[in-house]
Amino acid sequence: MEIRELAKRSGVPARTIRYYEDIRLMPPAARKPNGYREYTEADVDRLKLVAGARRLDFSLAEIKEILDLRDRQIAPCGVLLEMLEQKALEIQQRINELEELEHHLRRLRQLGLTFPTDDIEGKNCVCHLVSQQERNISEKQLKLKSNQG
Amino acid sequence: MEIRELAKRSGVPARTIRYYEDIRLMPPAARKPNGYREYTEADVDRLKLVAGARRLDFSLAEIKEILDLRDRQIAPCGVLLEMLEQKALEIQQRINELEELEHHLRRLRQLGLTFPTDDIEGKNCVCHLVSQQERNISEKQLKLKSNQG
DNA sequence: CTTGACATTCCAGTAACTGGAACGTATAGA
DNA sequence: TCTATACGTTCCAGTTACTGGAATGTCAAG
Repeated sequence: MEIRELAKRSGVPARTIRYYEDIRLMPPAARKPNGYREYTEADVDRLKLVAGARRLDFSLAEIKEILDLRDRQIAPCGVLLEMLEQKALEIQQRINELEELEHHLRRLRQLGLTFPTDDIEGKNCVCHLVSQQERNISEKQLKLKSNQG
Repeated sequence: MEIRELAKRSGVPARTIRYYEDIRLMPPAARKPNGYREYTEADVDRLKLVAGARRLDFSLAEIKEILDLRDRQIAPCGVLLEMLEQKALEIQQRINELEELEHHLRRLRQLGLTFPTDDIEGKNCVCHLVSQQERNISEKQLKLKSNQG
């Protein structure tokens, strides 16, 4: 099949499939005489696994790990199970961080509402509140960033 | 003061301060005779606002909006209050998505545990579960991505 | 006079694509 | 036969918010 059909069957844009080939997540596709890429059922299987894992927020690096096992004829199921657990924990952690952030945002807004809104860099406006935030929250933000795909 | 002191007082690495200058978030710094950057209290104020807003997960583009108002002598407090609310809503939305994702991960793992872990691409392993995930979750993932700084 | 800690600039890389240009190919209709 | 269109190909560049590293200059102390 050509790239468009693979795209349709996997839900991955043709564009992205080529990109996956560039970064060796997908093997170099066979070519038809006209130069078009040609795919097999095995490619569909592989790409569906990639797409499924992406939906679960796995990075391409993590997915590559799984595929590398498979490519060496080692069943990746055990590793994948561990990764599912690990990822669930990470997500949970991230949720906690975001909840704190949300509370922080709402607290700041509530407080800010009690100030005038025309104070250009006096100490009496919400801008000043934002400027004066403690740095302890920023460490969490650092972790937060590292969790953002 | 030199860049190191500004860094210390704002909590922003010197490296990043230069980057902020590159992208015009900070104005071009005055220079000492030796070519070193020289900063004032106004720079401290400005950078603290930037750092505070970053901790609240505002993008540099959003922060630029605020600063542009300030630079035109318009008090940005009103706009900032709206942004705080908007951002809180976004974070809430994102939390919901992540919660669904977490449930999904745990469900898949539970189910996967009931399968053998040595099935290399049969239909009887967790890999297959991952591959077969429905696409309805992926639309949420798309939104999710757009929310990731 | 050297060592160390600063400062400067510029280039490149990160993650996972996406946009766009410039061009070749296949097919259907006028 | 021409042409429109919908595919396919490649390559370069941009996104976000930095960070790493190299090459080089400056300053104060021992």
